[in-house]
Amino acid sequence: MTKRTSSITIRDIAREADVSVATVSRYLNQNAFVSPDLSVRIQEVMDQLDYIPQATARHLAMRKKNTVGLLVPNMYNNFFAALLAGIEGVVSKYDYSLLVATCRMNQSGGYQFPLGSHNTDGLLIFADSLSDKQISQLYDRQLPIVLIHKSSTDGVDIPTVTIENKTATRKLIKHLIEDHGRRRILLVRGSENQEDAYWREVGFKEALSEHDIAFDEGLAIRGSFEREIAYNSLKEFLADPNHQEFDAVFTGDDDAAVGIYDALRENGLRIPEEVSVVGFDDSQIAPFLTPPLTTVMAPTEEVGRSAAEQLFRLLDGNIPVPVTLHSTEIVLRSSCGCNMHHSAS
Amino acid sequence: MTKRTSSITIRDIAREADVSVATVSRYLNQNAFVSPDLSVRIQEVMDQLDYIPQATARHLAMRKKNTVGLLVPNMYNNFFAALLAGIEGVVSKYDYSLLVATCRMNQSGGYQFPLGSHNTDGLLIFADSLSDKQISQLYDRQLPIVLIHKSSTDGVDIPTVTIENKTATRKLIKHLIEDHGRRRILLVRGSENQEDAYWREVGFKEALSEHDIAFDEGLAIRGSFEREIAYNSLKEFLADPNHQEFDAVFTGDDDAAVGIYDALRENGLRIPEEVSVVGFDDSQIAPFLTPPLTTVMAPTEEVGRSAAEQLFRLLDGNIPVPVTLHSTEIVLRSSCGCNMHHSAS
DNA sequence: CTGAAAGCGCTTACAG
DNA sequence: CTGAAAGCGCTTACAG
Repeated sequence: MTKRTSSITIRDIAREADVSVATVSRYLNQNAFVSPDLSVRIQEVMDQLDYIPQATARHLAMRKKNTVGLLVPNMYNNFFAALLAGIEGVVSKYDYSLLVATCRMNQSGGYQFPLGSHNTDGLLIFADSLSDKQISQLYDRQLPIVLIHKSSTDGVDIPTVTIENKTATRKLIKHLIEDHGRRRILLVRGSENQEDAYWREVGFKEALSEHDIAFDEGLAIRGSFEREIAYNSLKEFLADPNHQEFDAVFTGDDDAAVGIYDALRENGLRIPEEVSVVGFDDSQIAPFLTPPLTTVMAPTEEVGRSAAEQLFRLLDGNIPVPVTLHSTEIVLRSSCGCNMHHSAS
Repeated sequence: MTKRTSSITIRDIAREADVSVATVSRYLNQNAFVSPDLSVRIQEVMDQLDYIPQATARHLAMRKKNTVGLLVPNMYNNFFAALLAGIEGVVSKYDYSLLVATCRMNQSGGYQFPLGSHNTDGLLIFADSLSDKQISQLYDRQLPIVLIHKSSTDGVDIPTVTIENKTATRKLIKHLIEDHGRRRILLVRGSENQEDAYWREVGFKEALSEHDIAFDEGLAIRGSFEREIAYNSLKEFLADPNHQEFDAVFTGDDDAAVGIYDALRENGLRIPEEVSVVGFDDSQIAPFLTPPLTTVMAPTEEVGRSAAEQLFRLLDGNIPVPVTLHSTEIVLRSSCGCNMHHSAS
């Protein structure tokens, strides 16, 4: 690799402007008074030589990188863009840089994370990018961290920002039961270890028990919040001649809903006449599905924003909010059985 | 801000292991032979002290940041996730870090880009994040750059990776003319300065002229590749009692198509019976629109990947490919009038 | 208000 | 193969 030589340094400026490097530095950072005439001279030389201070040197001298990192399991996720938009906004507001990287769990287990105290001042960790053990390691090393869509484990107290999964799901299922008379609702499970999945399932069960409906393991399949997986699970389920009958399905998330729609349709089950379907996320495609999907809206960009804000509290030495729980709301479209003659919007 | 003190440094390791810092450095980087016994001692001490080398110091010493940047106009764009996924993959393959930032054009005009030679070794610039002038400035300072979905201006030769817009659009329009007998096709324009928009319009016009259809300015409206804008433009167009009749619309991109669908529907125009509609991008929602949208598929992740690869060629001192043009292909669904009885997939 | 000098935590010729 | 020392390009006490 060719070494990039930015050639012109603070020393060049100092020499040409006939001042000390300290003065140039002070002028640059505006953190001490520099007399007007020197200021003018320095600025002129800087313009003339097209000087750009090297961030790296500055960071080393200040023992501070002015950079935060975002770790995600992958970049394909539907709401990744919104999350990043929220984060980037506040990061740039604080004049920090943003490093992003992916990191799947079960890695070698070594210390080599792409992001850490070696290259950032703090980290935003999304869902299950890292194992609890890996998170504790970073935490033990005093790296400021905030968790997104995941809560802190016992012992460590890392601020968390996430969304309300349980109550929203409960409302969604109650809606199915109370307003559409559904009682045999198929649960499409998310991955284990995934906290959103966990709480959605809890909310699901609470709604059932509120209506004295026993939860039936025979009415639960795997979906993993993925379209293909949900599709295959349901096809398999339906292929079993002894499968339980059902009149609704909670797909876990909108992505899975697409697979569920396909499987249902292929088996001649009409939505919502024979089977109501509801999802979670209110992703971009939800309103365009046929029928438009009833789901739960989560303020993803806002989640990104507040996660970043918490991280800056930490960096500023302020006490962060331990748990930020963003509220969600159900959005009724037609897949549950509501307003059947509306068009997509 | 609290200054983070990672406390333990290479000097601590050297002292404890009773070797010189040079040796620790060599062991760390594996760039010179270090005798087995010293290696063992060093490794032990490192494990014991939980040592992590500071990237910043390393970068300063090596005059190389091992970091590349991605500049985008905003993060909301539909295909941003795929682009980023492609880029991140190769960046991490080369053991580099990835900085992302947004940058709207008309900024103060000063030199203060969030990303530049001060904090990266090279830059990926997407579409119109920066003005040509700003790009030349970076180029003049020798910063390795590759442009995505935008080509280099005269004088500077910066590698570009983009997609085939013109031919695909021409095929799409030809399809409308030849297979569906459309001849009065409304053009929904993208923003000026936007290169994709430019070439799509060229392709559009070529297809018309191949069939001896004169391009009619009265049959062109503004869309800007945005749903709202396209919607409003078309509403306005239709509200004009003297507007030209049309039997098809090329929406410029899929996002705009959503607005066009709405406006058409509100005016009682049936798709595709009365008006064929075609888009560009093959975004996630395209197959779910009603009717499913005929459009053009672009390999966005691949674009990200190859842009990053070109940047690394530059960083490695290799000669880059001046222009990488990824091919696109039209995907026929029902909004043009094809296979009307298929379901979305 | 300004400067000389030490220091941030690494790497890398230069000797041996 | 290993070490002493200079240097990367900044910042910041410490004096004056």
